[in-house]
Amino acid sequence: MQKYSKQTRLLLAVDCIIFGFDGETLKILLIKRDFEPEKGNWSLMGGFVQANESVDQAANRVLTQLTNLQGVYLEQLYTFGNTKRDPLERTVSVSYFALIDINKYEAQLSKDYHADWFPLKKVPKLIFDQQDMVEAAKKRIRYKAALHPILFELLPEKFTLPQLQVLYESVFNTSIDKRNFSKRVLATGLLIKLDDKDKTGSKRGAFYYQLNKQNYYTKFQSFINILPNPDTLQV
Amino acid sequence: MQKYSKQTRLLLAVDCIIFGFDGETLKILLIKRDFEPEKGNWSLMGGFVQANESVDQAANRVLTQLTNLQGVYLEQLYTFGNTKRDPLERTVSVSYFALIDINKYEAQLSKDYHADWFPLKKVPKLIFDQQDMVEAAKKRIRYKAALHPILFELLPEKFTLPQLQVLYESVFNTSIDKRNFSKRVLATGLLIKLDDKDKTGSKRGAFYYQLNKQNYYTKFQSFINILPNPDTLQV
DNA sequence: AAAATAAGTGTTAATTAGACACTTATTATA
DNA sequence: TATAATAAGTGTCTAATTAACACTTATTTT
Repeated sequence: MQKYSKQTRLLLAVDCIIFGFDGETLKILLIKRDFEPEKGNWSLMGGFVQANESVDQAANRVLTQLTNLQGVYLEQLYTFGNTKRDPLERTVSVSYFALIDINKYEAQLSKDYHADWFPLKKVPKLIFDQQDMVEAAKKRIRYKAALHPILFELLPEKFTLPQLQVLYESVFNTSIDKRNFSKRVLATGLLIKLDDKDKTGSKRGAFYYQLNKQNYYTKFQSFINILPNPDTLQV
Repeated sequence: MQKYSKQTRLLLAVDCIIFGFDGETLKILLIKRDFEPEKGNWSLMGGFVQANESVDQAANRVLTQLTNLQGVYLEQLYTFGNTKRDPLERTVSVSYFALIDINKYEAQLSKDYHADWFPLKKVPKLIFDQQDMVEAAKKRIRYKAALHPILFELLPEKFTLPQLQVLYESVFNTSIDKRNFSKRVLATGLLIKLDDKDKTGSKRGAFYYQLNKQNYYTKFQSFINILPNPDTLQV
């Protein structure tokens, strides 16, 4: 089967940076690695690309393995290819980031995989060059969210404006005027106001909204400005 | 040397989409492939990642091989990993795009490599999934140039505002008011006006400018708006 | 009934962006 | 040597957008 003779074959892996939002902070899902090297240390969920699957399929497989979720937002991030990144054997890794609704993630899975959620500011030491992968993912999510409405992927079907605002404030580590925020968000035409309210956060309750899926998909690739001063952002 | 037993090893390639600007249109550099399969057909410059080099190094090696240029703007684009993309043997390819000053490219090299420049609208049929790579590169260059000053990488050290404007107009396939364009460009603080003029384009001559390298590097990651109506752009 | 709490909403000022046309420097030509 | 031709260079006004800012309302708890 080796038709290009004399060329080096090497291991190809995928690693997933899985983001979730618990209503307060942005977190990533890590597992305790269960094989050598670095067995027992915190790691991204990953795996080797198999002969019969595409790289995208490998990433999806690995993501579904850990989360049991289908149809999740998953985007290729960057390919890390230093020769020494895995000390055991040359392995190139294609990193992906995923945005999931943390409520759909079943806690039981964390027990099976010895997984846990970590706030971005409290990510433990990771194996190999995975710290770099997480940094790249943090940068990418901020960059992309400044221009496109990806953060909705982190929220449940129904969400309130205050929840959305906390999400943006948390991702961009800033505070936003709620009057301007609601004006900007509603001006996108991406939201549909529902009749019921979320009463968990306040006495008065906040109206639920849901995504206008049609507008969401058609406008997804355009530049959408929800953030104030996106130009001052170092991305 | 195979420490992760039972895992599939596969071929990893790099492919470069090399952009150049001849003063009129944006072009890419293609070569005639000199080995099977698809020998003799138009192809991106590429090569296999070797055991002792990183993926980035492989991309740089391949780029330098064809252009004999060092220190060129080279950015990882996307990793293409479908199982059947190379019919001969499973090969995953990490694509990169490069922006070079077309004047620094020596025509002699084109003879050695049977290479040629093609305007983006006249790119011939390419091997494998390289058409997709070129499409992705076109999208990326427009996306990035709408937000960051990468297009200067395509120009010589000294260039005029009319030249710069033609470049922007060509990349974005639009026409821009020259008064507004010069205001926007000069407002970035990226340019230094020189004392001499380019007289080739007109009787009066146009002043040369050069990049303020310091500002260029510090502001490179911020959002910089040179384009009018970037929000209406489908990127 | 009153107090407490977070949700919800509008206006004004400042800034930015977009539309628009004439003058100038220089060379070529009559 | 005067004139015509050509592309470079420049400024203003209007419209649109963005940013700053504070009070009222719905509801629950006490």
